[in-house]
Amino acid sequence: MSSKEIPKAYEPASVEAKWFPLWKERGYFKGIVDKNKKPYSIVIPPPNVTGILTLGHVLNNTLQDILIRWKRMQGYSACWFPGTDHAGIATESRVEKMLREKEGKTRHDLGRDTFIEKVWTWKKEYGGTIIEQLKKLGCSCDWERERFTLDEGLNQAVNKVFIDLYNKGYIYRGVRMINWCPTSLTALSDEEVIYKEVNGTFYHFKYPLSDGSGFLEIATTRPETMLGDTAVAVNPADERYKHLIGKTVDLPLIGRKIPVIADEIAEMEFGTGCVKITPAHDPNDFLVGKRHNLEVVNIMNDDATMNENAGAEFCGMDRFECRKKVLAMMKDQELLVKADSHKHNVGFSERGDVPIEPRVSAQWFVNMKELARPAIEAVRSGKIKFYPDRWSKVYFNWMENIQDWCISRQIWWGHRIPAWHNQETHEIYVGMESPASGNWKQEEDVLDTWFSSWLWPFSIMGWPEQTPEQEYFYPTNDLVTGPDIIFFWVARMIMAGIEFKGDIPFSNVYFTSIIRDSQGRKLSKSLGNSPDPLEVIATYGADALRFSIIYIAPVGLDIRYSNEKCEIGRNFANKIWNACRFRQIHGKTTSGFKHLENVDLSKLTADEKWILSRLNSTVESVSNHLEKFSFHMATHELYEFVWSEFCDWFIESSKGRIFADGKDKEQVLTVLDFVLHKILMLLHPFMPYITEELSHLMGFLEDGETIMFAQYPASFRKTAIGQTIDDTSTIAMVESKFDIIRAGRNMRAVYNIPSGKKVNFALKIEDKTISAFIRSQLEIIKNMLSAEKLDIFSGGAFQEFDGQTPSAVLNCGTLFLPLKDAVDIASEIAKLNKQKKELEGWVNGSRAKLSNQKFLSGAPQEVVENAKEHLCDLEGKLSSVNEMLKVFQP
RNA sequence: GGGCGUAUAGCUCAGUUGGUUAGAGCGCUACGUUGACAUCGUAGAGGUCACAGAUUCGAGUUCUGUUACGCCCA
Repeated sequence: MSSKEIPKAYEPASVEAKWFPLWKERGYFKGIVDKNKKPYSIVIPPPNVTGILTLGHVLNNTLQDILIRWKRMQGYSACWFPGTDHAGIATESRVEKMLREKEGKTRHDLGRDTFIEKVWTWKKEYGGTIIEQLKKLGCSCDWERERFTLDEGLNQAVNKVFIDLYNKGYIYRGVRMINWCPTSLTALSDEEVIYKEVNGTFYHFKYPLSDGSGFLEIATTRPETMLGDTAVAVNPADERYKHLIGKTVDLPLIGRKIPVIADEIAEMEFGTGCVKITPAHDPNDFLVGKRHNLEVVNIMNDDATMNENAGAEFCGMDRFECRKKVLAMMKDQELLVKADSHKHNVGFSERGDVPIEPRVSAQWFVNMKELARPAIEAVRSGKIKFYPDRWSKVYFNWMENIQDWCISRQIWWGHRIPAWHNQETHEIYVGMESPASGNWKQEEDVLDTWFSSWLWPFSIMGWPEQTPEQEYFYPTNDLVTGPDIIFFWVARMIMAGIEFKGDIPFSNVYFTSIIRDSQGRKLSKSLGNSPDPLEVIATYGADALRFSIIYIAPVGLDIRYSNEKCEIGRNFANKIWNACRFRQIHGKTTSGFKHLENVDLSKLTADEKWILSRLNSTVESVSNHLEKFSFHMATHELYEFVWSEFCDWFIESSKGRIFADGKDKEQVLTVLDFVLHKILMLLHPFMPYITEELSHLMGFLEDGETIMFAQYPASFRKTAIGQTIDDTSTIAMVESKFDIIRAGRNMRAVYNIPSGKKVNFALKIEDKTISAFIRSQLEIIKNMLSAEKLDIFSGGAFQEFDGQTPSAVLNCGTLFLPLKDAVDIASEIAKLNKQKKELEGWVNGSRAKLSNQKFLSGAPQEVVENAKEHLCDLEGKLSSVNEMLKVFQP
């Protein structure tokens, strides 16, 4: 085994640049159909092809990579399926914008085919960005399987699904109220509408009754829509207006006579109790219009300018300009009663970020009710589990009230709907090809991007063709995604999987946290608070970013991120680096370190037993956390174990034996190698680069080997080592030793003793076993305390130190630091008195508890025993404190 | 309006089915470059667990209510 010299600080850039291409070239990422192994698979939530890497992607994909690398090391045939999403509206508007700016043209100037070609060209040039960025992060996807939601195979899947659902009667074309984006000029689904609270105005208008008997007062937040009013509604139970039902009012500015109708939609307590009804421009009014057979007057064009139905003086105006003019005119005619400020929610277009215009139009819909039924059951029965579980409530709530899905979009970049309109008979035919005879023209609309994404878990494996991948890898195991797309994507994938594959698409869904800045604001381009992950990687390293972001991700809560937090990961990487460096300085890799076979286990020292026991606990606990998707907890366990237990305590306490040559040294180095090797493997899924690099530098792996396929550490409780370290009393005594060292260091600090200066300590221990053990550890303790001498005694012999001396009372005994003339008697007494008072408080509390019959009978035996032991400890400590007080105050 | 969530140290968060003296990281203070690491070490200060009730031998933890903040849906 060869090991090379290790530089003083970890330099991530060159290490990352070296390993990723090697891993890829050697085919380590490949997901192989291997019947001798168990399959494990994940599909990536396809990022938008227009996108660049954000911290959200970093978190999401790091988690997936952890799972994939972990399972791969556990011996599964693991496959992570990557790809991108064609993001219909976003991509189309991106390319249109470029066209407008560079050539001053619109897509209509180019025509459909030429425009689509342009988009493909654009996609080829820029579409690979995010994929390359994911590689920088170290993602071990099977990159040869990369797919795109608009490629040929996906198109077949989409067409098949559309045609099947149409034939089943689930897909239909209907004229309904939909959400229209006046900027993108397309329909949107309900999910693509974002409600925002805005400060609007509630305008009260007077509508004159046709018979001249007075006015009705209505209130509205959208005055311009009055031009399309076709009724005024009052509540049928409202005594104030009962007599007006059936009469008409003259619609101001237009002059149309419109009826006063009775409908529950009018709330008696809200506003004046009268509601204007505009069936063409409000979803609720549309329903009222249907109930009462009202005329539907559409007063707007596609782009939300007014049309001729709005009247000649408004025709061509923008909707908001029109609003101003309507108000002015109503005011002139003394029909504006008042204008109250009013907070209300307005739906905005997700892409265009302009208010949605509700609009009646002919679109394609999917009736989701039947599809939802088994998908609800899959989660309710526990076949699919959500982490955190509370998201299942959100899921049920949406699924149980599911609405029809508007899937048609009036854009060009997307899967064109496989439907054909007969130009003469206006019949509709749905199929791959138009019927042979007749004048048929293909539907112009394309499908919602999510209509291809919902098939992702199996279309990515070649469906509708039968493929070995599907046999082997479907259903996938876990899905990692953000809760913001639980409806858009997760719910729909579950429905699609069950409907088209006859099986759920995945068993577990882990919902990630949302990343915010350090002030808790959402990351956004406009705020400029959105760090570029590639810059972060350049500064801190990919491993540091990966580790840090998971380390700071609270369970089920938003993450507060700032670049400085990556110092956690960077420093941790450097710590591991230097632990290895330290180990390497002291000699070649030991032989047989992998299974400790060169160590006579009966000769293991107490410290070695202790660190092996801590290691085993860490191994078990990391596994448990990963099984439950508690990534955050897993990183904390590892951090604590490596930094504090391994480096601060084990390495430090081993230094004496390492500096001294001989058999002892060989043994401790073997244990060090064993633990380090396990640490690197445990950390590999989290920090892939540094762990691979160090495994080779340390000689734990041969040149042709990789840590990617090393066996992930499993509990060794049941092995020979496990039995050797199953020695709780020794391990407890090691902890006592560390307590003594901590207390001694504290006294040194309190008395301002320079760290280099050797001093004498004395230790009083009554328990013979502990006393013997501490005697055996003298050298280590002296080393770690920088002590010249440590006397150990029992009984009342402490008078030997001229009586008065600083002390620390511990569970196992009392530590003294005899200082001639340096003791401030008053402060020492004060300290002891403070301690005495505290101890007395606890002792009293503890005694009260133990003399409470209800506690003794009510609490479990174990708790009572613990309480008794605890009281015993407290009393022991209290009497030590009292004894010492007597010395100071005879 | 309906639903979900959160409130613990200056900041960001842990805290298992109720059971010793409520923890960590960062920040802060003091000391320290002893032969892995200043991207470091040692030690220390810092908390009425949002508020009010209830259950219990025992509540940060369970229940009810209140307040504040956040998110989702309508």
